[in-house]
Amino acid sequence: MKDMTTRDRIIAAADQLFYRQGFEHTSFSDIADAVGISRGNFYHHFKSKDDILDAVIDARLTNTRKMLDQWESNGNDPAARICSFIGILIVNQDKIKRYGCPVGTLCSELAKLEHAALGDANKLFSLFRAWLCRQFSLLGCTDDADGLAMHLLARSQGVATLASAFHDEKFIAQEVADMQGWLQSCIQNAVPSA
Amino acid sequence: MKDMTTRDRIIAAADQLFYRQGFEHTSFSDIADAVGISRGNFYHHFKSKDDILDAVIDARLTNTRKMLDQWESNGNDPAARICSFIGILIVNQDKIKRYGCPVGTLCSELAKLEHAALGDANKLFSLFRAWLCRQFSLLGCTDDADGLAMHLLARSQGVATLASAFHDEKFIAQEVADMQGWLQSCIQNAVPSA
DNA sequence: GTCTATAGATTGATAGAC
DNA sequence: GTCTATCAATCTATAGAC
Repeated sequence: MKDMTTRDRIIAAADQLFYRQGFEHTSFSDIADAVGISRGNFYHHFKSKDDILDAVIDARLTNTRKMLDQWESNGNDPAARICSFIGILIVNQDKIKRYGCPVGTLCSELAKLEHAALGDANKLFSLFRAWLCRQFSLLGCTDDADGLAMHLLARSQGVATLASAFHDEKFIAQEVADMQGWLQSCIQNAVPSA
Repeated sequence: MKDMTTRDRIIAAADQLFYRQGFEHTSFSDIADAVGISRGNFYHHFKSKDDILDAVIDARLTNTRKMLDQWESNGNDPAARICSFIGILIVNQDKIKRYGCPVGTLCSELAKLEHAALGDANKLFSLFRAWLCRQFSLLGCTDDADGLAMHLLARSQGVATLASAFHDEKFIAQEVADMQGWLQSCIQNAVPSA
């Protein structure tokens, strides 16, 4: 954090604040206070608030790609990779219970604002969708890999939303277990790869 | 609309605007313009913006109870009632594709604002949860009726979120069919009531 | 009950000194 | 590259005439 450029520190702070407080509810003062710079200094790095949002979305896209690549290189079992995706709900459950899913809540907010960056934000969903689709294909679920990807994406979104509303740890654990069971049934229904 | 009191017209207009634009993004001017009154007149009916939100949430709670009661009196088959719930995703799909679920998006926004009305907004979820739980119990799924209710609630939330992101009508139809199939499997696993 | 006028605070954004 | 000072717009909310 200390050896980052001011620009990167602004992006990192805005990323967190947009997630926790929402985009519109976060003011330049909030970000400036978090970074420790003056409001005026801001416009040397970004020419508008929308510019910061674009940079935050770009950073999230990059980080998400990095995470997915890492899951992919961690092993050759597509089922285990999909389990890594499902596992985010457990790993990040404290934040999810407080602020929901960073992707889903951002896209929902930008849709209501009719914000120009909505299309870019939705790419975060597309990233997960395409990645999951590929994993299901590798698993042998070739006829409806995209449908399975969308199904799993939807379920994780729903769990995140209700986890935020009810703060129920057992509910998360139960749904995660159910999704893993569903994944096993997918494998059994899949066309054998050889 | 014309024979409503000004107070009720404010609530109705705020309800729609909060759904479409979000609570914070909706200003008094927006509501005043929609109703056709001046901003100043506002404070004769509500003493603050938070007061309007409270009234909107109360109205939504009342309307939701009315809807659930109607579903309950429309027939004695709990499975058909649950199908009515699932069917909202089809009936309201145009609005859902644009603005997401009115319950989920409001709760997500209020959570990020750390708004005092979040607890009341979450009661909307609790209303559906308790109603679904009762239907699953009547269906004979007595051991985990609440778990099934939460599961279905989560799935419908996830579908709404992704429907808003991808605007995919076929996806909604597919997930709805899948939920109906899941409901049938619940019935078969249920303990016979006699 | 509805209006106009306005206060007081905050917002996003700009200009210019250092 | 960072700062202070400031602008113009918008917001919630209030006061008071009609």
